[in-house]
Amino acid sequence: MPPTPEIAELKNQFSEYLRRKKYRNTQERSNVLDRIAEIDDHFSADELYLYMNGQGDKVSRATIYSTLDLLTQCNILTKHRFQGESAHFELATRMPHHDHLICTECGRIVEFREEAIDGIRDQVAKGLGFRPLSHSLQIHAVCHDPTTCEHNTSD
Amino acid sequence: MPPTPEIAELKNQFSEYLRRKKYRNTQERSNVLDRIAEIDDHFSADELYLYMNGQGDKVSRATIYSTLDLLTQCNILTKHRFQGESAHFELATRMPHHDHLICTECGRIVEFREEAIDGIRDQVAKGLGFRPLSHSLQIHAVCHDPTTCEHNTSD
DNA sequence: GTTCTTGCAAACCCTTTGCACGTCT
DNA sequence: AGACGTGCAAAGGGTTTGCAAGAAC
Repeated sequence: MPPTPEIAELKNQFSEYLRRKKYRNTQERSNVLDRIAEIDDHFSADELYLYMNGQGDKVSRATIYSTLDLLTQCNILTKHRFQGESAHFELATRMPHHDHLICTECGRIVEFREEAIDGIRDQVAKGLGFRPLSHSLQIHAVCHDPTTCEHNTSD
Repeated sequence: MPPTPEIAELKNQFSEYLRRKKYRNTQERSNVLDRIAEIDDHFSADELYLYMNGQGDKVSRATIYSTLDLLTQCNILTKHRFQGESAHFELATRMPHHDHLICTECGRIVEFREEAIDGIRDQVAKGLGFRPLSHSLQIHAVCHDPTTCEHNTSD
């Protein structure tokens, strides 16, 4: 994977957002975004906390949560909330947007990409007078094939 | 609105599910479904708890949570998780399935119905070897019109 | 210098759990 | 009778908050 050439752009976008909202451009906020750019995956607040403090960055959980919140608000991060799990984040630019199908019997999660959804999202948002940013779709379903679904014991 | 003629059908569906899974058909589980059928709206576990105990039903939070879980598993209820809020439920048959658009600036939530999504859901699920049950789509967007978005102070 | 942010720990909320008692089969 | 479900209160996990110290403006 490329060493994220867009990191500079993301940092601009973030600074710009902070300025616009009259929030301060602190070292901690900058560091958090830097470290996130190094992670090529979903992550939780606590995972980021442990990662940063393992790298020598000293950041508190309070700051992590607060900064993740800002980054989500300005659409640099996307926030996912699966089932009962803690919130997970990823760079909005990280990969083509994907959605999730969850088996209600065994909890298995399958990622998929379906471009048609983007069109519907944009059309719906505009129709309601909004500017679309992103979406999060979860499909709930059960396996057809009992052998691939660990909990399909009955039937 | 009709006095939910489907309640009998839902109760059958629930009993059937309990039998299939070898769970017991208890008075409490039956009561919970009865009271839910009276609510024509989204509700949280605690709202249901307060409602039932206000009506004279004596049900513990533990039972509420456990029964909501069962009802969601057998697809009588749909479970929503908006932003940082507590889980909300509604009868899956309550109304044509609707999804939600959330303004990332002010948090406003708009419900909408878009039939095309159902087709995509079914097609995706089948393509992956699953039997589709339901879906949950959230669109994140910002208001075009500053006057309708309480937090659109800048720009 | 003032205001906002940080860090820490405690508080918080929603949800789950352990255990004794009650209920379904 | 036996196994499972219920109720209570306490524990749990993730997230937020109050306050004092520190950094940005």
